[in-house]
Amino acid sequence: MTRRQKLGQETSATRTALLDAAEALMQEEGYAAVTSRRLGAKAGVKPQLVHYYFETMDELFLALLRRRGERGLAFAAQALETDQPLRVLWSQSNDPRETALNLEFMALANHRKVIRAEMGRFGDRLRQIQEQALARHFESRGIQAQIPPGVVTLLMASVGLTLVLETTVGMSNAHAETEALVETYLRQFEAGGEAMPQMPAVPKVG
Amino acid sequence: MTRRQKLGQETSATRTALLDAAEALMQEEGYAAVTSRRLGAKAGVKPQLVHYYFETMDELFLALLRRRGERGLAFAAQALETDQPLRVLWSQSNDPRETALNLEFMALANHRKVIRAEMGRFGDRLRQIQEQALARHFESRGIQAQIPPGVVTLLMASVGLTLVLETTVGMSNAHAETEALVETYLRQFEAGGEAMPQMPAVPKVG
DNA sequence: GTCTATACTTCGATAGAC
DNA sequence: GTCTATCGAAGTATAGAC
Repeated sequence: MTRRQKLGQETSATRTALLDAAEALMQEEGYAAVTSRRLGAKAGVKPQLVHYYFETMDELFLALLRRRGERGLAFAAQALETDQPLRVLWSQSNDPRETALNLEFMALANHRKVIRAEMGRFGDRLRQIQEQALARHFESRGIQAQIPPGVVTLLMASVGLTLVLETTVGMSNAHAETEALVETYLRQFEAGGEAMPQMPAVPKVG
Repeated sequence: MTRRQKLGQETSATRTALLDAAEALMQEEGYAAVTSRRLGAKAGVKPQLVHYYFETMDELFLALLRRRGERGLAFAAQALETDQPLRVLWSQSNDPRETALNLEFMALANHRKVIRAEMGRFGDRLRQIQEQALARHFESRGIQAQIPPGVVTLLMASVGLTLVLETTVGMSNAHAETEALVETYLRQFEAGGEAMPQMPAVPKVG
């Protein structure tokens, strides 16, 4: 190993600029567009600098994932300090930009072990934050939830993700009715009573 | 335009081999790994042949998407000719390999207009097939569904997708309870009565 | 109609200058 | 500690041989 031991400092402005450029490129054109050359051009520095601050491209993706992850967790924790945690959960699962970036990282995770592991760790931490916020809410109001907080958060995230993904490709079938269904849940929940005790009234079929 | 008008025939064995190789590569290493050189190596032909059969790499992705799409629609239509369409829906939304490939195409769709449009068309057709199968089932049994078939199919797909994605990155929190919840729904549904009339009993919290 | 020789662009990475 | 000159490999695409 004749490799240099110490790379650029985390406080370096250049390093930050490269991570910013990577995030933008990834969102606009996908992870495959994140190359040292395009990154350098976008950040206004020489492409070789990428390899000074990050040993490999995978290291860069990992650093970006960690930065995004920590920020996201902090933001979620702060936003969930509310008396309507379910609504916060729902609105956070409906962000197209975040979803697009998460999708890129999921695709990366499918094929790179280190990214997969890091994604799992952040996912677990986020889910835990969400679940605990919901559990606190239940407890403080004496709600006897019929569906465990963890399942509620998973369902919210699921439906939000699917609606965003489908909308992206121009699909809209059953979206309005699904959103109405969720909205009814949220209202019931906010009314303070039981957490989703039963299916709400919804347009019937047949 | 001095470009040749006619490319390789659809019946060409080489063309099929290239599409097969592309599908395998995409699943194993992601869309970014689908390059003319690697494709040629995998299919056992010269890389330049890729550009004989497909004008650009985007054309190749599009051709693969269409092949997969048509096959998928035919398979879904056939599988949904059952007296348990909901269970078929559920099991189809739980295929990790299909999910991984769909994720790759979704990531591609996020950044390429033609792929996005084609994804939307296939998605709409699939959803329609699923919804109609469910609607037929409701009607033939005189079920008054409280949730419209389109919403049911969307929910099934959502939860299935999320469980697969999370499992991929090693997350498992609330999975067992969510699966139990879905299973209870399916049982109720298969029992022939009402379609998901209310939330089933589930482990309580607090 | 099918395939190959070849052009030229962009890639990640490193050795070495400042 | 920070950055640049440069390399060999890999990328898409086309002109032209069979």
